[in-house]
Amino acid sequence: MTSGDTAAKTPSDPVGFETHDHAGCISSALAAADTYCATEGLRFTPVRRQALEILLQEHRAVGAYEMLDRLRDAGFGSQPPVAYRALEFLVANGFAHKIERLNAFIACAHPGAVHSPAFMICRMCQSVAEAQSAPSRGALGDAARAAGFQIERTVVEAEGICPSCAEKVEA
Amino acid sequence: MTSGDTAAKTPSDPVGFETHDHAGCISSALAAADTYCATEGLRFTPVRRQALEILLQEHRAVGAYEMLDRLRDAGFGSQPPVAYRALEFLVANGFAHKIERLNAFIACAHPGAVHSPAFMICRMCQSVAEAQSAPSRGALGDAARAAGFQIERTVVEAEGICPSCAEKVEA
DNA sequence: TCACTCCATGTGATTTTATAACGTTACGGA
DNA sequence: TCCGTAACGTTATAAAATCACATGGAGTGA
Repeated sequence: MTSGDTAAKTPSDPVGFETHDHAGCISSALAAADTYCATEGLRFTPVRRQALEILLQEHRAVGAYEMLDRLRDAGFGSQPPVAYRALEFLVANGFAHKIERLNAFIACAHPGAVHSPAFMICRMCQSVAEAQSAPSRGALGDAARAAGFQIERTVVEAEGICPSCAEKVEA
Repeated sequence: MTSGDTAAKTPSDPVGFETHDHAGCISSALAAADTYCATEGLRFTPVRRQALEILLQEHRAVGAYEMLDRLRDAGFGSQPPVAYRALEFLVANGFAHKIERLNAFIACAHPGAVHSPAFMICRMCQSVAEAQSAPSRGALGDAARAAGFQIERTVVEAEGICPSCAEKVEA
């Protein structure tokens, strides 16, 4: 039902720090999530689907309470657990990530693939790009092995200036 | 005044994931902070000093409100900004770090040295060890260069099981 | 078909974390 | 010594997250 809005958006928005066919990525990501949930026996309920669609549309980090507003507008419940539960499902199943530094959530850029995400957060425009990290390699992996620490999950977030904001600063 | 308490503690506590002379590290870290602040013209006021001493004594991640309790007990103000301001000072000047994943703060293990910290957080006992990261190297650095993103600061936190908890699990 | 169970949802209430705003104090330079 | 600024203390409020409990609907097995 909200896919009408999506089609109305410009086809190319800033994403990561580049541009792409946004409407297309939304619908394909939703379809992939449908398929994956069906395969895994997960219940991709209306709230969960709507929450993912919102994250995909925004294509930026969205706070839980902003998500709650959007869900309420879409006719769902209006109390915090509604948003937190939907987001928890999306994160647990790899459709979204939490950006700890921002206390906010973003759609996964590589759903399906098992990965350790890393993020680049622009402190001027708040845009967020997702990259891959390799926790077991590098200094952290060395330290963990040396200490006998078993890594299960990593949070890797870089804060700085994105290319387009860097241009503005120089201008 | 609280240094008496410090001396009363056992000299070897778990730290990082090892043991060391804890009372000694507290006093030397405080002395180093004194010196550094004097050199840099920073005001190492009583609340700030007390806050750092608390972090050093605990040698674990301490939440802002727990810090506030401790500061109040020590005779300082009792409202949240008291703790947040002291912690902000410590973080801004490299005496402490914020663990984003825990919304908590920990004394820096390598004060003075310019560094990009990385943390290993045990999800069973909550202990935290500090290591070094090298943001410009590795997958994240590559991605940043490729995207034209200028990294200013990084959050690197690994969650998992520390060696001593791993033993308990197997037992 | 019916009853049962499990999981998801909706809601009210509360807890935890963090910041805004403002007056007062006190340190340090001119 | 005076002045400007930074630090402090307090009240109040905002933002983020969780708890607890009742309701409801999708499957399962009898």
